[in-house]
Amino acid sequence: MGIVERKERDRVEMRERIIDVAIEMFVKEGYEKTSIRNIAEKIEYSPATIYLYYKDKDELLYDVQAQAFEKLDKYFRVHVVAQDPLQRLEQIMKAYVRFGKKNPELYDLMFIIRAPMNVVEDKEDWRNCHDAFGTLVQCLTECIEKKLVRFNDPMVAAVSVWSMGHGLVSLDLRDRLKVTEMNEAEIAATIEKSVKEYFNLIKM
Amino acid sequence: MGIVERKERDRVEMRERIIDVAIEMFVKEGYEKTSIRNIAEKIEYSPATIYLYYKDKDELLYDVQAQAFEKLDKYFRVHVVAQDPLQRLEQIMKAYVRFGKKNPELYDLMFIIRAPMNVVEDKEDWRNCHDAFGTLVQCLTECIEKKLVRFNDPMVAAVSVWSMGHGLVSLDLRDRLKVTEMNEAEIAATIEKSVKEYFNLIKM
DNA sequence: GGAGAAACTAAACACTGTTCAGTATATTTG
DNA sequence: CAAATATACTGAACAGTGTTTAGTTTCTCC
Repeated sequence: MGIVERKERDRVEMRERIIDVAIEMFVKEGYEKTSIRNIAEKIEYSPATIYLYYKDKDELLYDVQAQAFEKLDKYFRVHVVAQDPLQRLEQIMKAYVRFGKKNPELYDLMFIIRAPMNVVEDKEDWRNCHDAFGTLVQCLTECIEKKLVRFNDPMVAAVSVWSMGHGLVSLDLRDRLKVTEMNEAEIAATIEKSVKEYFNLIKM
Repeated sequence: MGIVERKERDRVEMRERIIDVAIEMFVKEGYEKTSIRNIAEKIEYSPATIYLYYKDKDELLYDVQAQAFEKLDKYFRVHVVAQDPLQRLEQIMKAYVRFGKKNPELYDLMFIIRAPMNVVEDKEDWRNCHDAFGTLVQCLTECIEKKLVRFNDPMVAAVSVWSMGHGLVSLDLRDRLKVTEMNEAEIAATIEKSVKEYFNLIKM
């Protein structure tokens, strides 16, 4: 008798329905502006029902984050293909910045929003982020071994590269680069130039 | 008769009392967790009274931001003193990162929180930020003129330097560097190293 | 002292995340 | 098949949020 199995399937299905609507609304309106009530309305259930499948809004965020990291991962798999580690590093940086520009609300969830500490740290959800960072460290380790970059320590190098990318994306996303009195197009151009310049700086 | 003058003084005084409590609570608890009701309670007035002096919570944030930028400015005036533009640049970067580490909640208000677009952009409040960025551009212009750095365009240089600093501070503040599996002390050390390494990269 | 202006507030509105008691449905047991 | 139990779901409430409005109190001026 597959009743318990079917119930388990139903449960997973319901969680999927909830998370699909959640990601849709988070992307469209942002995390803060999306309420449990709005999500409940869209899936045509009472708000209380959401709490039978997700402990709280933070847990929802965690699951959405996981999917967002998967999306970034896919984006990397498409755009980071070079054999040469130096070329690969350049592709990583460019892909990262473009992902942020293309998916501002997802980027927000992943890297800007206060990490929901209700859910135990070290959860599966952060596996993706951990993997992505690991890939960066590995790429830079190779670059350092082959003396292709002006770095000694892969960890310092990885944190530096990530910080440069994140700094550019997040200052832009939060409209802080507007103080430069550049228009949108100029800002976008300056960001691209900054990535290229940084790359020129770090390569031997 | 100085009645209207006294009333004006009272008004300014009240605004100060409000903003003083606001900044205190924003720093202690953060912007989101500080409610108008909490502020009202602390100054022993009704919540509605706040709205006679400030249009909304965003306007409060704007005034607090202004004070935060002044604080950063003071921090710069103490720690950025070198004559040599290259040395000055290094002092700017180090001061910026340390300010962020020392004043996480203020840094949050200034550079991470979504800019309150209710209040007209280009307000006085952003003057400070604009000035700080201008100083950075000027410093880098000097460095480029004297061929002390490996940059051509002061604007690209300024955005790059700022992005590196902001990237390091904001990834740390939002606990994203924890995926590196470093402990707090190691993270702090890596950030300092990253600043130094970046400085080594950009100088001729 | 009384009219008018200014300062202040209680209460309400429309939201939010979350919990809980109670109802409806589905499954298992006698 | 009917009764008992387990599961799924929801209405209503709790405690909070930013903000508005109508009404009261206090102050200023003639």
